[in-house]
Amino acid sequence: MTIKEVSEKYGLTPDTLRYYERVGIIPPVPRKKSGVRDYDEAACGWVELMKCMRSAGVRIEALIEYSSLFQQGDETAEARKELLMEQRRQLMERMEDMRRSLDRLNRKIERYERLTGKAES
Amino acid sequence: MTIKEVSEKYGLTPDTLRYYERVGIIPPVPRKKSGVRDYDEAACGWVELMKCMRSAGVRIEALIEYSSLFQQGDETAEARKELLMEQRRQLMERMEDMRRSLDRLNRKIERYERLTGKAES
DNA sequence: ATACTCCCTGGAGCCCCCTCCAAGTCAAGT
DNA sequence: ACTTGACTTGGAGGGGGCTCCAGGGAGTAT
Repeated sequence: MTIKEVSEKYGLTPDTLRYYERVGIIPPVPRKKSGVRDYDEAACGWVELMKCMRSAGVRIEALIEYSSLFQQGDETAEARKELLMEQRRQLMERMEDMRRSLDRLNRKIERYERLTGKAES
Repeated sequence: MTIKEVSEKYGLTPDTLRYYERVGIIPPVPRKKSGVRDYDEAACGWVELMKCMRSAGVRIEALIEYSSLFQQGDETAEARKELLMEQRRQLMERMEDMRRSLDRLNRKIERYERLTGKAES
């Protein structure tokens, strides 16, 4: 697959895909003779994973480390697991913040609804 | 209350508090004769609200608009409600992304746990 | 009175994460 | 052979959200 096709498939721009590869959150993508990127399934898998993690707010830095550990082979499995657990912890923390905020928004909106109701009655 | 006390109470730096006021997500804070900020309860309420919203990822721009509508008086109530509802929508969307990401993290971590288990047995 | 500490403002700087661009290469179409 | 167009690289630029000065004012302690 070309970079364009992958970009359409996952909703990331070609620039972003090149950026992700450059910083190393996506391992080097296979190339054609000409040097043009030719994404295979593994590469697409990385793209999808990183899109997912980024959309949840996981830092590039953490993803670089994960990817780099992965490329160092099996003996880094434990370290990767630690990293993932730490990210999970942070993710849950952020979700808790959001839950609080959502509660608050809901209460505020409700108040506005009561006001509007009164104004109409 | 001084800016320092407020900053300690809510865990935001004085710089951030001044920044929030400057961009207008917090309405002008009362001042002493000398020009020094003297946060009253209303001002603290705004700080707390904005801290909550920002920690959930609500954009400064949206908060500026909310605060500005608020300062324009009662006739903007409907517009404020719309704005809050839009923010709630976005918040729920982000939470859904995070839920997906969390599922994925959990599955990945589980896999690592099975690996570790095998290695130990 | 002098030092200390906290505050003020305006503006520059910084970090993160892309996003855009210039200059060049390759493959296909006419 | 030449144009077209999608790809390449390295590097600069940009937006969001703070964060950090420099330069100056006020209130308190010695």
